[in-house]
Amino acid sequence: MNMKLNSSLTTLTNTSKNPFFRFIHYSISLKFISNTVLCVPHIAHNLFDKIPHRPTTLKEHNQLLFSYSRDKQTKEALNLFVSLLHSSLQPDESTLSCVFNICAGSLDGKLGRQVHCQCVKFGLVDHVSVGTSLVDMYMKTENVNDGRRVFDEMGERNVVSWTSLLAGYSWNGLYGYVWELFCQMQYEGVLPNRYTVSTVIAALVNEGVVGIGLQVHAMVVKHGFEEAIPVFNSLISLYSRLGMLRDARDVFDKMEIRDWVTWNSMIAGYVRNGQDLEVFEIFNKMQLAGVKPTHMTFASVIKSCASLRELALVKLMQCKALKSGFTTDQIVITALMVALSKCKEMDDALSLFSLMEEGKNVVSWTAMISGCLQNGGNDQAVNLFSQMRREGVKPNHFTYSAILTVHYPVFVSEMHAEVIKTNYERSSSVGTALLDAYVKLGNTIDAVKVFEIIEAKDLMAWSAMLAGYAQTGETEEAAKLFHQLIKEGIKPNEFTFSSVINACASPTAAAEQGKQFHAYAIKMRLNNALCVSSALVTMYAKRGNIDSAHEVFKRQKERDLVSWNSMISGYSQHGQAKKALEVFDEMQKRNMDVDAVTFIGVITACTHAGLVEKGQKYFNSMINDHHINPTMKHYSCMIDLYSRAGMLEKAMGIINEMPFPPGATVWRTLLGAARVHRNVELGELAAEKLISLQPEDSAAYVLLSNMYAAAGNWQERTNVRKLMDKRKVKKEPGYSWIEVKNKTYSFLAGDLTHPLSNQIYSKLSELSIRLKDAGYQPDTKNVFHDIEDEQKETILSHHSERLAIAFGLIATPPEIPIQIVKNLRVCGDCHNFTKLVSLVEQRYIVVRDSNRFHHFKDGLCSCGDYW
DNA sequence: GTAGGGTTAG
Repeated sequence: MNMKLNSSLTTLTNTSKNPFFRFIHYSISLKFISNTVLCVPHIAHNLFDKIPHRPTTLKEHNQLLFSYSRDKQTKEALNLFVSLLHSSLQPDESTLSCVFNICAGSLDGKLGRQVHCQCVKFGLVDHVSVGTSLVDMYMKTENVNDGRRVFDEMGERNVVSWTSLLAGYSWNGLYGYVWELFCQMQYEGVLPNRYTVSTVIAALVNEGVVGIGLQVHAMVVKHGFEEAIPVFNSLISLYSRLGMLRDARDVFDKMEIRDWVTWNSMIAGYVRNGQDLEVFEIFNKMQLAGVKPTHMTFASVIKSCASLRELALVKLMQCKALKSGFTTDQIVITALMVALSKCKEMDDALSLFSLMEEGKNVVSWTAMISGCLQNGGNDQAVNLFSQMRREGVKPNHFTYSAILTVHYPVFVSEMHAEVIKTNYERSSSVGTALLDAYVKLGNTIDAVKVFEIIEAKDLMAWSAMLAGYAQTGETEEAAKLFHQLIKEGIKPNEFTFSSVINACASPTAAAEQGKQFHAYAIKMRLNNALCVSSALVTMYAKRGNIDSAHEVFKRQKERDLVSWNSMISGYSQHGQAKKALEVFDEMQKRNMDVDAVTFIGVITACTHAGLVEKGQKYFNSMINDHHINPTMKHYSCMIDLYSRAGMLEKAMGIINEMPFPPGATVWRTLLGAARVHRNVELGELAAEKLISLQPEDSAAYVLLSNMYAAAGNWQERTNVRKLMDKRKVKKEPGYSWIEVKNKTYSFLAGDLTHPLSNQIYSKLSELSIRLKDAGYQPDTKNVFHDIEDEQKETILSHHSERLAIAFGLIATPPEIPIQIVKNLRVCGDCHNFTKLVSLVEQRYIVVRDSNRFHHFKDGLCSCGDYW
């Protein structure tokens, strides 16, 4: 025994009349007893003297042990046991199983193992009840392998032993073993009892297994556990968890006797599945049946009122809960706070929170913080978060995952550090929130690092990472990740598919990729889920395949606002204004709600088609008929609408009338239009504003310099270029991509790196002769260098999109449309060139530039030369 | 009773 302890014990013995009594009861922890008392007989004896009615026979010992165990007086029970070990009495199987039960209850594995070692000499561990208690003890203290070994070595096993083993695996989250062992048990001829069945069902509930749940139900019927209310209660939970509410209700209806757990389970089932009307039905029936609602009943029902966003109902339930005496109940008050926050009644929620009498715990703090976050009060949430910690309440994984939806860069880094310190980094929910924060901050590298650290990645974590890749357009990475999650046995849901399909909408993605995920979604019967079909419409539209987008839209069995918006935006991007507006009309005919996004689609459709008056009409109608406040994006659309039509004064007028200062997009739009319409004065103004807002954005300098060049003002152009050099701003080079046989090829202007370069350039020379015969005149206005026209022509003829088109003509058969993606806007001369190529080569060519789609066919473009 | 991921816009 350790010297230090020995001397402190000696000191205590000398200074106090009842040293061990005080020592044991006031200072030492359970662990301490386990390490010392068992080994020190005289300590135990002295302690034993303090027990009020000293038992003498084994039976009396056992009875006292049992009552200590029942009242969870662990220390007292262990002391009694130690004294028994040092008396002349021999413990029997009841003593030992009771002691192991006590160790299991204390959750102290070290202690349990020590007691086990002490008891081996009594030779009773083979006894079925002792063995069973031992299994339970090892399982509860996370020593799964030891528990299993004891079980395997037991000579005789009964239903209780088997149930302990099953419950042990379930306790340790190893649900997969539970069903297997349950089958093995029956194979060995042991019939389950109601506890076994409850345990198995609880495990299935946790694992979410559908098929097996039905088998268990069949068995319940077969073995007739009719009188076992807990079995039925857990069946109700099982079916609710699996979304099989009708089956849950069947069980509920067939029960002759129901306890309050039954009613609460049924209510919780309806709440979980969003069937709020049924919640109230059961709640009323519960009261009619004379069963008093508990605090959990109120909490569930209030949650239901919250999801209905019915403030009146929330208040009604609040009154009812108060009348039933739950005026200060923490759980009920927390549920009320959440409900009020959901109904946007933040003042009421906050005042309930500040008045919480029973003290605020981590749940109520987190509920209030989330309430602020959902109502846009990020700063308020951050303040509450620090206040919570000042008051000594430690955040849990709920709190961290909630607060991490605040995406202030410095705050996110601070939280990341804190999450590492508190060991929540590996938690799936916290990790997911953190990785999403990095994604939203545009930092994919850290997002990936966080993702890799998450220990047990659940579906949400995978989906968040997929969404991250979708945002950065990393289609290949997204596809790889998707296949990896399948390989790990995770079953994707509709959200997983919407993320990965969204990643396939990136302009550089292989066209086949999106189709493959579409096929996969059909196979998994998830293609009709709203978010999947909307993602498909957008993906096909962005990939240039507007017909497939419409096909998906047409086949949708149900549509929501997003579905309609996706189709309108799709048509609008393709310049098919008429169709976009038809979809909008159809939407209104069906009395669908419209929103701010709908009008962005509608107005841009008008912009691309030059329908200025119509655009203005829709803008007015949005404000006056639909009471939607225009955002910056709407104003940008309107400025685009007017300035593309050359009505720059009108555009300027809108800028002056805007209720908030115009942002960079507004000035960029105006600058582009000023360049096209050669309005140097307005261009200078717009460029100046744009450069002051975004000094690092190359587009502003390039547009301004091109504008000076177009006006022949080479001096000013040189000045702008010099300014760019000084500020180290680089012009984004123009790239074009083309996909041939599932491989993407990219071209720079004047590119010579392609293996077929020679053939590409000779194709271009051949085309240039044929096009000139067809009346093509190079438009050298589009070359912004102070050089001779002949040189300008050469520069034009080697723009990246032309190289890509030439390669497309060489490398693909004539019936295949050529699809090109360009990162900048296509220039006027290349637009003419492409029109004529589509005529002389009889090819369908689709070009997606940074702004919209151009469909070239028979010498014409879908944009009507208006872009 | 509290939490994280997803679909529409430019």
